[in-house]
Amino acid sequence: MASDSSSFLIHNILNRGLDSKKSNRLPREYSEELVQAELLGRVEGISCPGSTQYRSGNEDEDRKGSIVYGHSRVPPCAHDLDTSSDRQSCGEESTGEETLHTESRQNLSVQVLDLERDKKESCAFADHHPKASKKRCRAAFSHAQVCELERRFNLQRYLSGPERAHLAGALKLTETQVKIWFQNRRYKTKRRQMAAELAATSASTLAKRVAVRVLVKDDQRQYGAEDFLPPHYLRLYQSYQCCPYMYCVQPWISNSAVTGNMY
DNA sequence: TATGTCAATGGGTGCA
DNA sequence: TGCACCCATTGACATA
Repeated sequence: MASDSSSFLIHNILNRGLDSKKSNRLPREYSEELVQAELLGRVEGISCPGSTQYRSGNEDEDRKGSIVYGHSRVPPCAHDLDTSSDRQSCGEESTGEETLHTESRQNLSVQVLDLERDKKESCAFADHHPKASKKRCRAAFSHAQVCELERRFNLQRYLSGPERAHLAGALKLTETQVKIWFQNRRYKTKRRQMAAELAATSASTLAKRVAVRVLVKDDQRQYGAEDFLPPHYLRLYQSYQCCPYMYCVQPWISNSAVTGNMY
């Protein structure tokens, strides 16, 4: 069931979204040459003052190989310490284009060396501390890696196998990590979209209620919003007057979901 | 210390 | 049967 981009059959159109789930059958938005050139040009141009903190290598390949990295965080090198500001500067909600740094390949080389070293240290630690292997590891991708992943995600939400492999190689990640990152990213985007829609729906519903309550009183305003909102809404309403519909949003929704940064 | 973020995990599903 | 997907959840980590 190949998804032919030139097909105009309704069946194919309807299945296009479905086919997109199978990355190997994706219509190729990029040729391999383009991907190669793009990655060489961009990834190597990315600098990352705060590089990867550590890498777990905890994925399918490692599981198959019975390698478990069950240690706590590997002490970062000096320039690895500052990661928060880097992540913000990149901004997962950004397009990625404007946030790509133009620094050197040397930084990336250093970063890659750090990655390799950390991975080796992780392996060594796990080998010598079997008891610690039960502890779950969570890798923290570097600023450069996240930026490139974000940039790529903005271009295409699904990667084919070769594309994933190539991106993983360029970013010094495993294919599984790239796959999971895109998976989590799609889910996150969907959650935020749903939350935004819910917020918009709630806001419109509330607006209707407000109109009815205010207008029935003989051309004179008898109630303010505070007068008829339930107490628990009132507290939230007062807290969110800058963005009035936010108090209807579930707590896991971040502000960026409502401010239009939907990715 | 509570809370948010996010990579990773696991269950369920569809497809070839 | 294997793979990739979606989805909910977990657990490590950062931050207020």
